[in-house]
Amino acid sequence: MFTVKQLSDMAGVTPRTLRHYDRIGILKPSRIGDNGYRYYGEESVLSMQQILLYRELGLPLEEIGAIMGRRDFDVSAALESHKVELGKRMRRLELLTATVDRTILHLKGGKPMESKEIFAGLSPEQEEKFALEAEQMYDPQIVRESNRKWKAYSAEKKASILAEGTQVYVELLAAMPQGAAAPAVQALVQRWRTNMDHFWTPRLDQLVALAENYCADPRFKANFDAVDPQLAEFMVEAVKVYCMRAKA
Amino acid sequence: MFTVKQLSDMAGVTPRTLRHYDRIGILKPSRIGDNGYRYYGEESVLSMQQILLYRELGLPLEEIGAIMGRRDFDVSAALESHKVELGKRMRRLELLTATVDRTILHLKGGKPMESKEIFAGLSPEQEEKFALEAEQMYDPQIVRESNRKWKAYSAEKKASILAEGTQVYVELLAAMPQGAAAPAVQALVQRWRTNMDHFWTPRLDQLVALAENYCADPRFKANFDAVDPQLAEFMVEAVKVYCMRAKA
DNA sequence: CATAAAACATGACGTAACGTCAACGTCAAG
DNA sequence: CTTGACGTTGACGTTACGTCATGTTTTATG
Repeated sequence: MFTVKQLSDMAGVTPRTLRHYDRIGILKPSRIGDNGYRYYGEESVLSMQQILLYRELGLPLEEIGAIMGRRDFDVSAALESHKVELGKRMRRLELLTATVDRTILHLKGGKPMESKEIFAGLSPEQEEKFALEAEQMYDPQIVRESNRKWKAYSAEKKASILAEGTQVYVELLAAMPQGAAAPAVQALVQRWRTNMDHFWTPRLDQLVALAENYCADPRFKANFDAVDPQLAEFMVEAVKVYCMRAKA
Repeated sequence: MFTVKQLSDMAGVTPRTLRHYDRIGILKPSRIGDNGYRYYGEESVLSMQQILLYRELGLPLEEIGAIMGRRDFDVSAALESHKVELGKRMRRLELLTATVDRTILHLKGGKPMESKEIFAGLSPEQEEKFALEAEQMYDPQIVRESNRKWKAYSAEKKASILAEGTQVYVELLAAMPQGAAAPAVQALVQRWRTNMDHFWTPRLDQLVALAENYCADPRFKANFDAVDPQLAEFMVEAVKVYCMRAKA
């Protein structure tokens, strides 16, 4: 059992913050002593970590309470989704750093910048555009489901799925000169989609969002970049074409 | 000259925000029309960028005003310091991601975590200890060299190298129950090292550091995690054993 | 060219997530 | 047995805007 001071020191917040979280009901003490003192158990420590992670990602406390209050709330699944969100954050900061670099060059008499470019990484941008789709995609439930599915495969099966993945990327690279609409490229997209089925089957409209996320998330983008730096962008183009045709 | 709407759209803020910044004096319009309208020039765009960068880094508007109000304020110098601060931010997020990973393992019945560890990256601590090692590892010269080497390979060669990589990881997973010192595992480390030669040939003492970095860098760790969440840690163990034996 | 929609203006009040007293009870240590 | 650190509950203050309300000016359209 921890006292207010102990937990607040651990988490790097003030006692006032804990009182606030108690008041609004997102972190109730495990026990309240006869003297009125708040006492927190080990499970409160994990809850506090969750709260601070959500807060770090910009969620208002009220929503945090709503999410964590649901009885089907799964800590492990939430942590997985945090990883994804943290990845997004990091690549936003990478974009921002690039913008700062460009501005420095611009001021040193370098090439001109468009007014819009100056705020790349600062303004919410088009990330809000598919924020909803992304949210659905990184829904803890879906993440958990795909993890479950993936873990059920044997080592050999995992190897063949991953190998098929890199195989597709490399063949895609070879087919790049033909353009995104070429039959060979579209066939590769089809192979990619089939391979994706091994851990999640997205709806057609989610497929583009999935590709865009793959190319934005630094963890996945590294795999594309390993093959070729322009591959990620090309991939998104090809998937867009694929979806447009499939819809018709 | 930009109107309120134009500048606010550019910067990704609301007109209200610009009015607020005018009121508190941190961003005055370049000119005010006879109709009372605010008009902003190009220099306002750069000032706005500065304000948003400082805001992103958590400075209160009042301090931002104080800093930018000083007549010896240098935009280029400020941008340089922003880059440093953004770097710190990103390292903090990496630490946070590592904390999330550790918590996931902890919950999956893995090894225990100290209460303090749970908040690593969340509480405003300042541990930049291992930042140095990482910087050495990512020596620009080495990175550039390995990039050059890698790009020289044909598409087929790239594919076979990547396939061999995932193959080793999956076989490593299968061999995990035998322990890090088992002959089968050590043979796999040998295969891994041979495959690594394709883009960089580290000295024996650098090999451990390379493995550790692979397991820390979120971009590479994702590949390990895809196979199994505990694989990364096992890999480091195995490489350590390999190096110790090779030295003797 | 009228008129409607969009954009501009100035108050003025609302809010989220605490910070910061004030006034008072509790507890471990010297 | 006092002292000082820690605990409690109000209650008001702060930051950085959001959100009307109300009225004017500019721009687009039938």
